[in-house]
This record gives sequence, C-alpha cells and structure tokens, in this order.
Amino acid sequence: MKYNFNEIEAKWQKYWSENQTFKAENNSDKPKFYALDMFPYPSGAGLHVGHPLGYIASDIYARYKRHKGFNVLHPMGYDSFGLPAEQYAIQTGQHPAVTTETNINRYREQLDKIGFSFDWSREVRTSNPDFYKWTQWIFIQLFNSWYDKSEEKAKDVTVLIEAFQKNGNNGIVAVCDEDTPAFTAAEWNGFTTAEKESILLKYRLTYLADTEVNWCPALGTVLANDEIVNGVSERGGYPVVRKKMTQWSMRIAAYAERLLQGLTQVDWPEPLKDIQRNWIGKSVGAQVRFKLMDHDAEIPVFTTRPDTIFGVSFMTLAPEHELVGKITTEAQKEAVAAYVEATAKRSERERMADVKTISGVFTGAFAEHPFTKEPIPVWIGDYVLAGYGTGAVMAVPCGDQRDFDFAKHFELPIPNIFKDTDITEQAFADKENTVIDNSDFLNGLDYKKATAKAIAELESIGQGAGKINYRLRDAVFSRQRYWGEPFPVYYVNGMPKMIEKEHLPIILPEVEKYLPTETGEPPLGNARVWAWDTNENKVVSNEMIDNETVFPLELNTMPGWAGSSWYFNRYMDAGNDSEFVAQRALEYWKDVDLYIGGSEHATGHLLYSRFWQKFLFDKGLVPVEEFAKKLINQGMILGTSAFVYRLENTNTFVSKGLIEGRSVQPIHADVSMVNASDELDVEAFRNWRPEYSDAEFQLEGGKYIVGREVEKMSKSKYNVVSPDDICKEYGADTLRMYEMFLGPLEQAKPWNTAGITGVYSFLKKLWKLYHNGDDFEVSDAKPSSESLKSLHKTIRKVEEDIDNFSFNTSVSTFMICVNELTAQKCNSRAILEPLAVLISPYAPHIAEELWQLLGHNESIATAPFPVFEAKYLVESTKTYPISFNGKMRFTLDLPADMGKEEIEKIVLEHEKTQAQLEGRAPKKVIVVPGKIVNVVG
RNA sequence: GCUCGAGUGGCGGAAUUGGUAGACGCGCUGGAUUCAAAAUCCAGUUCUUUCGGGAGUGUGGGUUCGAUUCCCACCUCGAGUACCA
Repeated sequence: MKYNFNEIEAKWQKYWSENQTFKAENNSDKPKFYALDMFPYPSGAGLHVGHPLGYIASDIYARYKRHKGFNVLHPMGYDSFGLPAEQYAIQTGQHPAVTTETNINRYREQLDKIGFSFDWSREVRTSNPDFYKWTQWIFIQLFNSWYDKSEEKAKDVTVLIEAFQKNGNNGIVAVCDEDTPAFTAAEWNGFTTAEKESILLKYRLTYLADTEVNWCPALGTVLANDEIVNGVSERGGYPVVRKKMTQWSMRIAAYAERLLQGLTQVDWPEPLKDIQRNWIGKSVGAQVRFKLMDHDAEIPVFTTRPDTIFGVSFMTLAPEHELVGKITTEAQKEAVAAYVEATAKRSERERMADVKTISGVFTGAFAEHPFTKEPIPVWIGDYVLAGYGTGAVMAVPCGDQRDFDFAKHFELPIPNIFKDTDITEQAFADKENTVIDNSDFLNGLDYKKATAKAIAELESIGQGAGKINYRLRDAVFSRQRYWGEPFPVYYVNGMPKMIEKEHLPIILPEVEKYLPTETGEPPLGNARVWAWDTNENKVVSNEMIDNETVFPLELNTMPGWAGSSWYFNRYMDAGNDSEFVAQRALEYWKDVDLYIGGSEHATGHLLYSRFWQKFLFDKGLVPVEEFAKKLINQGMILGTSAFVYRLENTNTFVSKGLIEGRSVQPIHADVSMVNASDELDVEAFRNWRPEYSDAEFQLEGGKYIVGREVEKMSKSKYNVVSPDDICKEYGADTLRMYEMFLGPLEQAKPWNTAGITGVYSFLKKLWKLYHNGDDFEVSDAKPSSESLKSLHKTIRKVEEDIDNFSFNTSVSTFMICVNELTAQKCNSRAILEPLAVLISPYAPHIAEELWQLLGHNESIATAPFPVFEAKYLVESTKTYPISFNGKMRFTLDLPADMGKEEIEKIVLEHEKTQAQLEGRAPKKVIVVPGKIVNVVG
C-alpha cells in the first residue's frame, strides 16, 4: 500500500469530527492546558500559507499536551466584525453578515483541511448576538464602575454615590476628568439628577466626553492611536485629522501603572513587553504651577527635571491650550491667532514630516517664577503637544535640546545652571553628571538630590508636587460604522442610560445604506427601527420617540477591539446563555497557558485585553489578573515574488540573465506560473492577461528565467501560496511539518515551495518503515540497541524542542531518526509504535493511520507520550575531538570512563599529535573528560 | 534620532552551561535503475589548496587553553516609536 495522504487525511478528519475527539471537558481530574491562537478576521481572500503558521505551532503543542495527560482547551473562532465586510457592503449592498458568513465558511473549510485539533463546539464569532450580548454587558459593567486610586481598584459607582452623599468628593482619590469640580455633600445632594449624572460621567470607566479625536474622513470614522501608523490610517493609508467630537472613551489610563507592573508577571517576549512599556510611557517628575502675572490664572506644567527649575527662561504652551485665548495681549493677538490657525490646519502627518522647522509666537503674557519671582515670557509653539502632560512646558534651554533650539531661534536667554559645562553649542542633558549651579538652594546638588529638594520646596510654597505621568491616553471607543457591536445605550435629555442586562442583546438594526446619513450621522442613523421603549423594554420604530418613554438609541458602534478584549474567557464556556462565563468554568480553566499570535497587536488587542481582564478581575468576575501566562509571537511568512522584465515601451520580455545594461521594467508575475528552477511557463503567462497574449520573449538556454524577491505575501504582489494547493499536492501533514521546518517560529522567513519535497519524502520514508513492499508489516522481535538508541535520542530531543517551541529542529530530528531506522532495517513494533506517538503532534493523520494499522482501535490523540530512558544512550566509548590551540585536527575513540591523565598520555603519544606538534613540546594539555582535548603548543 | 532584534555555504537554517562550525532539508554535480522520463536509491557538495594542509560564522579589537556563543567599538538589515517636556 502506498502512502495515500489524500485518502488518509480525509478519513481522519472525518473521524475526529464524528467522534468529537478534541472536545474539551469543563469537568476533569486531569490538569488543564489552554492553548489559544489569536482568532482571525475572516477576510474574503481566504488563508494563505502564512496564516496557519501559529495555528500549527499551537496545535502541535496542544496535541503534545494531550499525549502528556492534560485536558486541553484548544478553541478557534472569528473576529468577525470589521471594516472590509462593511466596505464591501457599501460598494455592493451585500449585507456584511452575509459576506462574513461566506468568508467564515471558506476559512473553516481551509482550516479543516490542515487537521487542527480544535474543539469546534466552542467556536465564537464576535458578530454573533449570543457573543456580543456579553460584550455589551461588559460595557455596562465598565459604565457602572470607577477607579479608586487609594486602593488601585475598580469599584461600583454605587459606592461612589454613597461617598458623595456623605462627604462630597473630598477624600475620594479617583481617576477622573481633569475638570472635575470639588463639591460637598450638601452640594451633591442639591444637584439635579442631570447634574449628578454629568458628574458621575467624569468618573465612570467608560464615559462620554468631548475629546480631540483622530478623524479619518475617507473612512468616515474616528481611529484609536494604535490604528494610526505614520500619521495615516493603518487600514487603507488615509489621512487623519484632529477633531473635537463627543465620543465614548475607555479610562484605560487609570490602569497604566498596573498594566506596566503586570508585565513582570507574564512570560511574554521581551521585545513585545518593551513595546507596551514604551506605549504606556511612564515618566517620573513633578507638576509645577506657574502663576501668571496680570491674570488670576496658573499654568500647570509637567517636568521630569524639577532640579532645573532655576534654568527656566520662558514657557511654551501648545497652540491648542485653553489659556492661549485668555492671556494673549492685544499687541500679539493677530500673530497668535494666525499661528493657532496654521497649526490647526496642518495634518498630523505634516506636523511629523518637518520636526526640524522651529516655529512659535510670543503671547505677550508673563508668568512668575515660583522662587525668583522673575517674569517669564509665555510663548506658544507646536513642538508642545496638547495631548501630553498639561500641554505646557517650562522651558529650560540649557538642559533640553528642543528648548535650546527654540531659544536660539527666537534669541531668548539661555542661562546656565550646570556647573562646569559648556552650553554654547548644545544643551547639557546628562543627568548622571549633573551638578546644579546658580540655583539658590539647589547649588552643588546632583540630579537626584536636587530633584528631591526642588519638589519639597515646591510643596512647601504650594506651587507643585511630585508627579508621575503616562503617555498612555484613554482610548476612544466609538466608531461611526455599521458593522460593529451596538451600544446598549439610549439617551434621555442627552444623558446616556444603560439598558438592563435582561434585555440584551441589543441587536444591530437593519439599514438600507451603510454610509453615514446626509446629516453626517453614523450609518445607524439610517435605521428606521432604532429607538428604546422603556416601558416595553424593546427596540421600536424611531417614529415612536417621544423622549418620555421612548428614547433614541446610540448611533455609534463599538470598535474592533471590543469583542477581542475578552473572547478568550468566553471559550471556557462558549454556549452559556445566562453568564458571560460560568464561574465554575473560570475556576477550572483560569487563564491561557499558551497564546500564539503576531506582535503587531502589542499596542492594540494585547493592551486592551489586559485592561479589560484587570477590570473584570477587580470586579471579581475573573480569577486572574493577567489572561495569558505565556505568549509567543510567530514570525511572518513572506512571499517570494517573481518578476518578468519588459523592455520599455514594448511587449518583449527579457530573461533575467539578459537584462544587464538594458532598460527594462520589472513586473510581478504570478508565482503559480513559475517552477522551482525559476523558469516561467511562457504559455501560461500569455494566457494570464489579454495584454500579454502577444508577448514576445527573449530566452536564455531556451528558458525564460524570472527574477526573485522576498516581499510580504499579498494578492497584489501575485506571490500568494494557498494552503489548499499544498494540501492537495503533498498533504496536510507535509504542510504542517514543512511550515515548522522553515525555521524558528518567532522569526520572519520566506516561503519557498521548492523545499517541500524534502519533508514529503520524509513522510514517505516514515510510511515505508512500517511496510514491506505494499504490505503493512512490523515484527515483535526485540529491537536492536541501535534502534533503541535512535528512538530514545529522538524522544529526548523532541520533548526538549517542544518545551522550547523549537519545532524546526524537531523536524530535523525526526528525519535523522527515520534515516537511521531505515539504515538499520528496523521494523520492530517496540520502536515503531512509540515513534508514531512521537510524530503525531506534527503529522497527526499519518500517525493515526499507522496507529490503527498497528492494531489500535482508539485515536492516537491521547496515547501516552513515550518516556525517555537514559540507559539506552549509555556509550562505552567517546569520540574525542583532539584540538591544537583550539582547532580540531583529528578525533580519537577512547573509553568513556577513561581518566584525565590516561587520556592525556594516549593523546600525546599518538602519531598524529607528533605530526601536529612538529617536534615542539606541548606547553599545556586541557582534558575535559567526555568533551574535548586541547593541546597548546 | 531613540528603543529593541538579527547578520553563519548558492538557499532555508543547525550547533546543550564557551568545547568537533555548517546537523537536517532544498538546490547543484556525478552514478545506479529506466527505451526514456518521473519516482526511487547511492556518492559528493563552506572556500581555498602545490592534496601535506590552510582559512573561515558582518567588520575591527578584547577575555579564554578554546568564542557563532561572553565583553567593547563599528557597519548593514529588520521591527517598534516619532518633538513625551
């Protein structure tokens, strides 16, 4: 019988599905293991060979853990809300739900063919009302919570209200809006309901606020910071402008410190943690309040260098700063207004493009130095960002390069406050070697001491305090799109109200058009049935809105990261209708033991998920604060594009070797038309597109050779390789092993189908080991000691590799093992049976088939993993490398238990040693028993 | 600019705590089998060489009996970030 992978793979995929082989139990005496992949957005293009890389790795690990006796949860689902389906809907009128369903089916088919051990009974789809019901519910929990700084914990808003009733907000240390006023209990109790609501919004963990948002006109929606790359939208590359809008926001900044600290508790790649740390951007310093002269106002600034306070020679406000309008003098009004307007017009991108141009305008106003009482001119400049710190800086030109450049440009004074430094050319920013001078009570102190002293003095005069600042901003949570979770929110007199849990989900309404309305409302503004009836507790027609019992519903939808911020918890108890997850399921599964996915989610999904998890933890809804113990970033699989070279202004194509010195234009050719030797199928190319039908070719050696280049795998580059094609031609087991064989999981690497034959012939060789000619045949004879050695070497190495996620080296190890066993003509059951188990995580189909042929009636999936026994590897001799001055020159077989002195003696007496030394006497001989001999001389 | 990560044959890559550099696979070369091809099998394949050897892991230096591995400086590529006070 030949190795018929098509038949075998179809057979076992059917078997697994029918027998629910990989269904995980929520009740089990076995230890649990939760292996998770970042779930995909089901795009219309389907999967290419790069997508399953991480899934294969986690599948190998999951299968391995089953062999090791674990109860494994290995689920898969779809992040099925998203822009592409909506864009497609706008173009074609096709409902996004329909497109999404089609795409999901396609994905499922592709995934099934690769033989993953997913528990499909737990599949989730974020766009499914059964799922987003709970996304809406979590949103409500956030709305009903505030962050207590004194205990570093989210708490229920009812606790806050009680405190307000008793003591006002004095004594409440909370994360809230900057402009939250102070009030007494009497004042609170005197507020109207609307006033109370508006105050509470300043505390809620999700809140509605006028915020400067990143508005993307082309997409017609706002974007979060992490959705903008280089000043343009991540998706589509459209320009983004700043705009003030009323939006839902998430108070993620409240969790900045815990998000930072939590990183020390998880086993995630260090570079990924670094990205998160940078994004959170903690800086320690002080808040200093500068009194304005001639105004009853103050400018608060944040500085990391309070020690340099005597070096302040001017201040700079962001052009958007609220004080700019108030303090600008008559004489400067015109110049300031012009500058503010010019800045507002400049897009984020332009502003970033020229960071070298120094610009700014004097407001005419002066602040007063807190210690010297000297007047300090107040400027505005766009190098100060409105969104960071207080949107204002105290400029210390002698110690900060930007302040220095600004001062030089506008000829402002640059007083030097550092002892023995030269600041004629540039600022002195070296904290380590700082000695403060010309600074009154700070003179002679170093950076650390001066900072502490400055803060203490500022506190004593009531004009400042130590402060920690974070770069992490609250996250905008509204999107002006159709295909997302609707908010469970309706509005009474402009104040948001939550819909009760019992009435969820609030299902996405039907609309005729997926575009914004004519009045600029989000697409949900097109819905005719989109009002909340507070008597009936259901969604009713807009015509019934009377703002007494029927109210308008929220028109925005939630962003892409809403569903993905908690889906990993849902898998633990996916079908639950009455809870987001049953506590019992949470207690058993707790957290993800292994999470595999791309590092591009570092500042999006992986940060937001940690935030929600911490929130849910605070509320006692989940048992652990970090949802994923270990995380691995799989590297991207790149495509190998093929190029043909067209002579300019002709339809003649020149083979790669002949383009030298000629004026040619490289054009992507579809990689499916090119063979492993880079030869183009000329006929296929002519048939590819009408404009090439009469193409002429200049060949070399009768062949057209294409150029190759490694690029991202994408449709537009015609370098996409589909896993379906590979499965059809070589089988899923080959695909799985080859993807692993390509190189280390975490590294980016190019795909090259040519190399796959090596893995394919390996599987054929493996098959042959169990066969004699066409017949299955294994013997019950005692295995040879060589075979036992080959097997146990392999067990040890493979186990070690899986523990280290070094799957590429395992594949090599299997190859070596099969090569050795073939050479030994081994067909002993005692070797081949454990070998099948060993290989089954990697190549599960062939392993199942061989397992069955070996006489087993049950799936191999839970067969115990072979146990390594060192006794089979004990060697009586050791081949010593004999090196001279560190270079290996020859080897010598010596008894493994031979002592140092004896080895040295034998080596020195050896004729080759004499030849190497050429008569010189050895200065020194290093003998490391069991390792090496090194002769120095 | 700053912060990370990586540089090893024609290619993908391997090398345990510093101890035989190039495992394994592709490709290539030669051979067997075949009418021929595919498939399969065998041998070779870092460079260089006067066939004894010699050199060699981005470059230069250092530590060491011994460095792909550790340290310093530099070069190149990739990723993240973008005036963060």
